[in-house]
Formats: sequence, structure tokens, C-alpha cells
Amino acid sequence: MEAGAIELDGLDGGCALTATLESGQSYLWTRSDGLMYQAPPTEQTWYELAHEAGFLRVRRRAGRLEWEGTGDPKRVLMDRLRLDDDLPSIYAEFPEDPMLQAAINYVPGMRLVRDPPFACLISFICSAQMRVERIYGMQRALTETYGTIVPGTDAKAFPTPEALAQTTEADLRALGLGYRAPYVRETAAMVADGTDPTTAADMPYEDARSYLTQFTGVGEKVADCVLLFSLDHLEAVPLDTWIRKSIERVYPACARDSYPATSKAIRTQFGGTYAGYAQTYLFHYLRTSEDPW
DNA sequence: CCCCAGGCACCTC
DNA sequence: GAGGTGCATGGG
Repeated sequence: MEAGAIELDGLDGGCALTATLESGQSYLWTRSDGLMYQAPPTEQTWYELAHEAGFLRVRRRAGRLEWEGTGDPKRVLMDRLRLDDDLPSIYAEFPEDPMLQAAINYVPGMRLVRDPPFACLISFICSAQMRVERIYGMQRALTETYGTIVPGTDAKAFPTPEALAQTTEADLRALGLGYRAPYVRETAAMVADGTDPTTAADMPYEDARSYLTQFTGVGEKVADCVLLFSLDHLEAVPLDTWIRKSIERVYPACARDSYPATSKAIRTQFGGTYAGYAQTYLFHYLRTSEDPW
């Protein structure tokens, strides 16, 4: 096992770890105290990730980011938490905007995640009409039941497309997925048969969004989530219920009669290139703050 | 009992 | 393409 620590200056140690991993972006991490989405962590609490090539755990302690694990853990850490993103430069692209500024001040240093495409796709198919805490529970259930054992550990990584393709709709309904069960199974089968969501990473943004909607259970909103949280399309702005409400109240000029048109308007409003970062700060702020706008 | 949750598939027109 | 409807499940 390797171990180390990263010094990160400014912006809440350069990585608001709890906000990044408990803001409904990734559903693949667990906590050593088992209290994900239930209670704040302490300096002893590890965030843990089992993946196909090993495991990684990380915690923020004494102003540093401590990590340990197997399977090139530092590289995985940098990749999954986008630690190479230059946050001050990203903030500088945002408009002068009181609500957006309040959202950044709420969790300065929060980062986007970079999840593997298949796991991200399934996670957000499950997100339809569902609270963040329950989406998390579904992904835990899928992993515990159909996941892959990480060699040398008792931890399980998110299931492969093949593993989920071999389930039945009834199997997945038994895990509480409800009407999302057939969507998950069919999309897993499509990926197992060779339709690769990663292809969208190299396409122009709007083409990429359209491409992802070929998967069952994936509409424009879920496609935007996968583009933003997995495929490096940082301009993607998922138009969920929270963001739609804020558009009505704060950016009424951006409201249009279709998803693509509203998307384009709000992406422009949020400065284009990193509009998805702005969306994610707003989402977390609106969803969890005691007194949002 | 009601309503709602990081929407989507399917059906009309 | 735009607009309505049904959909599983758990929590307030």
C-alpha cells in the first residue's frame, strides 16, 4: 500500500472534500464511519473508493489531504477529484452575480468529480424523481449485490456493464429501483454490447448530449449530468428542478420553452466554458443551505 | 390522506 | 417539436 499527503493552499485547503463528495455528484464513495449524507465527518473520517484497479481512501486532516491505497492511488485521487482544475481561474469566468457568489462562499474549494462513464450513467438514470440520499442508497445496493471484489480486499467496486446486463428487471426492482429498473438493465445491456458512452467525450457538447440520450432512461438532463460529472464537458448545465426554480426566480430572461434553448441561455449566463461548475455550486447551495435565496 | 423527489418513455397532435 | 400522462418508492 502507498500513502502520502498533498498540500493544497487556499480555498478550504484547495479541496472542500465533504462538499465535493456529498453534494450529489458522485455516488461511488463511502465513509469509514458509515455516515455518508448523515453527519459531518471528523479529521479521522476517511472517504473510501473501491475501483477496478484497487482502493483509495482520503481525508482532510491538519490542513492537508491525506491519502492511502493501492493501484496508483495518487493518480486516481488527482483524476477523480479533478485536483488539477485551477479553481481561481474558473471562478474568474463567472459573472458578477450575488446568488452565485453566495453559493461559492458557502463551500469555497468544492470541485467537480470525474466518475467512470458507466457508473455515472447508471447513477443518474436512477436519479429520476429521487432524492440525493436515496440515489446514494440505490448505488450502494447495486454495488453490494452485483459489484466486483477488489483483489486483496473485501471491498466491492461498482458493477460492470456485463454484471448488470445479466440481471432481470425483477432483480433490480427488489433493490428498490422502481420504474428505473428496466432502464438500468437495458442501458447496461447496450453498453455491454458495445455502445460506448465515452464516445461522447470527444464530440461537440450538444452532439454529445444528444448521443447519450440513445441510452434507455437517459434524457437531456441525465445526459448533462454524465457529460459534467464524467466526460469533461464542463459547460454542461443539468436543468433539474432546483436549477429550474432558480432560473424562474433569478434569471427569468433565460427561461425558454424547451430544454436546449434554456440550456443555451443559462450556459451563456454562467460564462460558457465552466458553466457546469457554477451549476454545481448553485445546486448544492440551494439544496442544503439553511437560508438560500 | 396529501405531496414531492437531480425525469423519462410513450402517446397524441 | 410541443404538450399531456403514467410511473415506483419512501419520507414529510
